[in-house]
Amino acid sequence: MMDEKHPLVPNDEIIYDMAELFKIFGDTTRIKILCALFLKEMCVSEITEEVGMTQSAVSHQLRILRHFRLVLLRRKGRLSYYSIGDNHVKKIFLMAMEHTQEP
Amino acid sequence: MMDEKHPLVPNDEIIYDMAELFKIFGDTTRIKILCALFLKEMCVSEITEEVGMTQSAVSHQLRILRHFRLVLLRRKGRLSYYSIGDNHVKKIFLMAMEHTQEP
DNA sequence: TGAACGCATGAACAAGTATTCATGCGTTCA
DNA sequence: TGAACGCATGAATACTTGTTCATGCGTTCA
Repeated sequence: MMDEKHPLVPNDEIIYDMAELFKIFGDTTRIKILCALFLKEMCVSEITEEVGMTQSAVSHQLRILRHFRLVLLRRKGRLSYYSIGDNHVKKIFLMAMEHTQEP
Repeated sequence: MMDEKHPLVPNDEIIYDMAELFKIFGDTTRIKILCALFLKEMCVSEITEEVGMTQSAVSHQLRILRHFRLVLLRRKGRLSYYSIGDNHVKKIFLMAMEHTQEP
């Protein structure tokens, strides 16, 4: 009476959430931003300089990262400081690097 | 003399490879396929049944997973058996599930 | 050998998305 | 107070990508 479902595959909501998270990580600009923030909190112009994209592109991506709580925002005067908002990200990135660096 | 580069962010090739890997994980069909294969090797029709997609869609995605060596193919008669081809995937998925299951 | 089966794949279409451009809003400072 | 600055954001565009549909190829078996 349990084999009407598909026990091998997690339920749709979990699958969907996982896919959403990985989609966010599937963009070079967002990866660069997160990597930059791993070391320290930075304002937008610093991030822009670090990742080598336009300020507009960076702001758009920061908005997405913010929405999924992967970065945190702190305002100080006319500056916006961003920092890493999640502890799992670094671990997941390190594991992905392990994979991609293999022969 | 080292500050002409951007030491916070890994080089472009690493970033690109990471993004490619995450893009692959950023699709519900591919996640379902990989989750199904975590338990055991399966042929295409079994996978198709398990993930609830058309055979064509599954085959297309298996081609991508194969190309990135995330699954392995073994032919036996007119059946194609697929299995997990990478040890990191399961760990990465578990970590992603940890993240998405948080409040 | 020929038909049924299992699977792969190219083309076409639809949907999602990252960047650029232009602009607006709030803050600072002369 | 008004101009410069830092940042956010909407619209438009170009591009990527997942599914469907149709079909082809190799294997099995009657």
